[in-house]
Amino acid sequence: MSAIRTVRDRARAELTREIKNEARRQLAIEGANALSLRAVARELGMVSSALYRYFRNRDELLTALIVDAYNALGEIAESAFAAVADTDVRGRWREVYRAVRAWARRHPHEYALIYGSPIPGYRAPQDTVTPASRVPLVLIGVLRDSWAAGTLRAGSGWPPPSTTLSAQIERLATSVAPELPGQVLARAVIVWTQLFGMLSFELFGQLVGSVDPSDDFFEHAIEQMADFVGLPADDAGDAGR
Amino acid sequence: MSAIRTVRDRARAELTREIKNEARRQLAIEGANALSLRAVARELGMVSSALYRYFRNRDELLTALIVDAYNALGEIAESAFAAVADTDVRGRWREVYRAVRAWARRHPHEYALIYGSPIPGYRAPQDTVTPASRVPLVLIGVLRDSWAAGTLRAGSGWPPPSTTLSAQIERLATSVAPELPGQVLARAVIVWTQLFGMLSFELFGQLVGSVDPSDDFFEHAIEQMADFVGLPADDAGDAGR
DNA sequence: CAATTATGTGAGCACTGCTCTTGCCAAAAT
DNA sequence: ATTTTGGCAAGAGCAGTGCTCACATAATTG
Repeated sequence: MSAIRTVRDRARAELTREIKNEARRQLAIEGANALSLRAVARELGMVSSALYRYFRNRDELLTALIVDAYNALGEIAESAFAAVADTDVRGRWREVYRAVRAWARRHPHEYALIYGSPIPGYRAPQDTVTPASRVPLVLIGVLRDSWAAGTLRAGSGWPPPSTTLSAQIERLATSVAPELPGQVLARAVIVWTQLFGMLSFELFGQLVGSVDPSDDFFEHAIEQMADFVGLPADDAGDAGR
Repeated sequence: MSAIRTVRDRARAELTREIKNEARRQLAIEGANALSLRAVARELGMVSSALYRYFRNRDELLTALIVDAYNALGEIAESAFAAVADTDVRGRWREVYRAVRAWARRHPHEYALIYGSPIPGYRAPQDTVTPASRVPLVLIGVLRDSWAAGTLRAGSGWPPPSTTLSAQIERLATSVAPELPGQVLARAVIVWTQLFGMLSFELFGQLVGSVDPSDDFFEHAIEQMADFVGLPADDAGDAGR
């Protein structure tokens, strides 16, 4: 799109990137709480006040990091999805789950930044909501594939959502997966919250008394949730190999 | 147990309580990040350094608040459990869920303190693990009731956990619910993570694009998870009325 | 070239967690 | 009853923070 025009713009873009990189480095070491604008500036060899030409305040820097983290995780999920044949629905489901967990474990502080407690009084300018939706969209993508292939065991016995929940789900469906039945989408939301609840528990140390290390529990949950949402077993299609 | 002996001990206990109360007040307003020892001291009419006689540092104060929060939430869950007749298994399940959510919504910053990102490098001295287990123990209590009554539809068709997960579940079972089958306990852990994942998403603003407000979604999830873990429907027993 | 605008500088404010010395006064020991 | 001990509050002080502002300097635009 807009090619970088002047020298200044070029320098500005580069410095902005370097600031974020250094901030990310500090974030990865000590966590968001210990991220200090002064330390970032120091490391970059500039005076702290200069940094305010690039980010109006600390929260704005953090918001930028949040958006980047959402996008990094979203990309991870999307490529995991793409790396499995679209005939192997359950395999895709599995690999997306595993990729998300792997990223979270590799970047615990960035994970905490986006799925932990919100930093200020209230978060989420519109900037964050689109990147944040990438992972759930991938999960729904798996469901759509399965639905299109006719392998999704959509629940005829499943209890229907209440009327207001149905309306919410309906609104969600039109923008995301119009063909999927409401019950399926409602279960998808449940599964989505389960995934990140499980990850947060693992990373935040809540599982220490019970299922820690949680590798096997995670694998178990993958299959249970795949069943729960109606995905076919491995043999359906040609998944096994 | 040990009655408070000297006048000093008495004063110390009281001041410790007052410090925690004031800290909790500030926590509730602005969140853990904004909790300042100096502000607490100021509000209590003492000099900031005096506060270090009672808590070695900020983290120790926060840990005390964490323990208190776990206990407050645990108590809430336990009394919700006790308030429903033990014949109405699903009713208990429901009310425990609702009570936990109500507390979380009423004390969002305390919730974030215990279920959000951990504050320092690593959290959780042993002090926190026992209070933290009170809510999951209540949920397991419901399952045990149902099992004892013979109404729990324990999954014969449910996939068995892997061997190492089985071992972990086994160890968990012996200390908590020896009679429950491993599959049930494994699902209980899934459900537990789902509950708090759902609450975190609601409180941290992750549901805004989809099912917000989430009252109906929460109610839906209650029933879905009750089914998932094998609880009987309302009519089993004499629940309806 | 001149005027404007974007960027870097350094001092400074108000705040934080935390430490240390000083003096006080209640509690235990003599 | 008097001395010693030890818990406690006070206040100064250190190093660090986010952020603002007046000022100088460089790049862009008219």
